Amino acid sequence: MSIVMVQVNHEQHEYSVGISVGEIVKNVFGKKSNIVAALVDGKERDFSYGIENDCNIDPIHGNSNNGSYIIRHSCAHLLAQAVTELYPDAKPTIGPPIEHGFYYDFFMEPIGDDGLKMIEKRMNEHIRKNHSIIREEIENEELRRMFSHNKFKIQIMDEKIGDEMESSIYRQGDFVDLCIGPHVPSTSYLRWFKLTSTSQAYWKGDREKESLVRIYGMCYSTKEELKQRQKQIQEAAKRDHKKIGREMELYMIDEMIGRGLPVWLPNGEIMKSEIEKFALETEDSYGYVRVTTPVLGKKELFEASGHLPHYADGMYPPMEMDDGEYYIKAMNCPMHHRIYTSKKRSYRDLPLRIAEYGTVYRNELSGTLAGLLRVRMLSMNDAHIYCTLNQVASEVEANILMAKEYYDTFGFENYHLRLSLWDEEKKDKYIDQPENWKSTQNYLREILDNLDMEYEEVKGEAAFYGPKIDIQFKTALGREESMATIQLDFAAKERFDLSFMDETGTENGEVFVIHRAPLSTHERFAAFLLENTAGNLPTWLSPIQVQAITISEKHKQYANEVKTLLETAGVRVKLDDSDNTIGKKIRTHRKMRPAYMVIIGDDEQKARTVSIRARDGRQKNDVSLNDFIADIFAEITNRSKTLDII
RNA sequence: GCCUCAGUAGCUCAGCCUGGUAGAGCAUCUGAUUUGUAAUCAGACGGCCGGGGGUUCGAAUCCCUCCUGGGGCUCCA
Repeated sequence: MSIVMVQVNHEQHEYSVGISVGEIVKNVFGKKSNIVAALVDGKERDFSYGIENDCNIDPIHGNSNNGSYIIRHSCAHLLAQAVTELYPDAKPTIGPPIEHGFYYDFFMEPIGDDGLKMIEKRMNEHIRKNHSIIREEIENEELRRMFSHNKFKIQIMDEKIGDEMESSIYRQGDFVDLCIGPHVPSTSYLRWFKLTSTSQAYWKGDREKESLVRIYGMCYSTKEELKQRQKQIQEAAKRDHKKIGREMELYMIDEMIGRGLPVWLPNGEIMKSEIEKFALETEDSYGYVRVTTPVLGKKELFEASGHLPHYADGMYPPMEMDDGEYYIKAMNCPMHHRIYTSKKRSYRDLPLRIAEYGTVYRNELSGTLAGLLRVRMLSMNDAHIYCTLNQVASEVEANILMAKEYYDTFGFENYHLRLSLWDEEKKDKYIDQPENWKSTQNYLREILDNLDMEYEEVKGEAAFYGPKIDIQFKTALGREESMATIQLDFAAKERFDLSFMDETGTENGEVFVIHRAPLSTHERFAAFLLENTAGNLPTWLSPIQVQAITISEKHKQYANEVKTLLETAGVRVKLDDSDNTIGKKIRTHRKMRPAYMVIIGDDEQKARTVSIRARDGRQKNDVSLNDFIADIFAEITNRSKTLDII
């Protein structure tokens, strides 16, 4: 009998030829190892894979990245098994693993919640039966015969396999799916799953093609991971900016005003203008100038900018006026370009940094609107930098630095850089100048490399006029969102005839434009800030910085004096001198999340002090009024991240 | 826009399955109370049960439709 030498965990083992990966894993790691598959000489293999030669085996654990994807992929198959049994006409299409779970798209009639429950029940039955998941290699013709009733699978074969090659299927019970694998050995590995939702998707993501039913689920290798994820979802719900926004009276969305059109209420306006003030100061120090441009502009403007050919879907339909067609702006850049060309520019003017705090309007599909996260009116901390190619690197660097300064002040840490590239396949989405795309992309890549910062590259995420560097954040639910963007525009110079007089006295047309918005839009930024802080804003951002509370009506006069003194120092303060009990007042005002409550009673009145209660419950009594005012004033002007005057 | 779930008092929700004509707590207002760190007591006010249509003797409840909100429509054997 022949022998193979297999290295597992840096140890050599001898086995007879043909032994399966599963047997080796059981032999080395025991039965309860939470191992779901293995890397055999670097390739992912099922437990059933037979070892014919000497090799290296690395186990894949169910809670590792690869392992959880294998489990989720298998769970998607299990879902398809249940669905095809319960709905015999349903045609499975694709079912990949995703972060936290999986989905599977079926060509079938839509199902509701009851259907989802039924499917989940059926999946659990199959888990209890513990079907083996068996891989089979099938030659092409046979494969096509097996799936002849499912045109989607046939199309997948056409695209991925062709006519020649054979491929693999996976079988569990009576269910068979076309799949390259690998998968877990049997259905009992899939115990910790939960179906979460259904939605509609299009075949190949194309609206013109068949509408499919997408079923989402989550799946983990252990009960603990599943529970933890469910807890995370619960926690995120508590931090929902829509709930916090309502409690703190920050903004509202009114049916009659319109969907996706948030209205900033007095408290929200305070927060928003504090952010603006901060940005204004920061940009001043970085050499920006400020302008205001109109909300409307003529059709010719947006044709020149390329918005109408490339971005018409995102804009509102034109308005017919007596002197032509006008559009509501979706971006500020074309107007800023016209400011640039309004006079002859010298090389001494560059870089010219034009900033604007204004609103732009984008026509998002009604179904995508969500609280402040996706809106139709966006308040932007927008700016455009006009510079030469030589200046691009330092301007981009300065912007990354500026963004870091902002996030530092707000206490955000969970972000990374993304280099967003064009997709040469999608000609209508991007300006068709391949040479410019390639050179500017390389240019940005070089800048990032020189900065020595980690980044990922993603294709198809560029703006229509150029590549960009995005700063990506993770939400409480673990989803990624763009916060900041720094875009390099190589198209504007031609479209708007941008030029300057250079050192040699010749007209130079090589003007690059950097579009940048480090604080996203106010709407998205506020949503993120509220989620991140659970509404517990630092003092300088708190709409109510101090909530004063009297103990009895005897203290009204002194309390009013405290209030006036705080107001004089520029502190936002409210006083509750109603005849409710103090416990009641504290409970009531907590909802508004003031940074501090100050309690005013006999002792305080006598000694001209206050008792301070921070939002987190920490407390300090008998603080002299003057000290308190000085301390909170400092905390506000320093834009302190934490409440630390106690 | 499409799929799905939901909409009852300012807020949070019960009632709906099985049709008989609307409820609670909080908030608000009025009294009483004058309080020392997460709900003092009592009373009052408050609803076209999202809009419209249908079925029925009778609809918050069943059916249709529209509106609004949540989730999804990026992850490709």
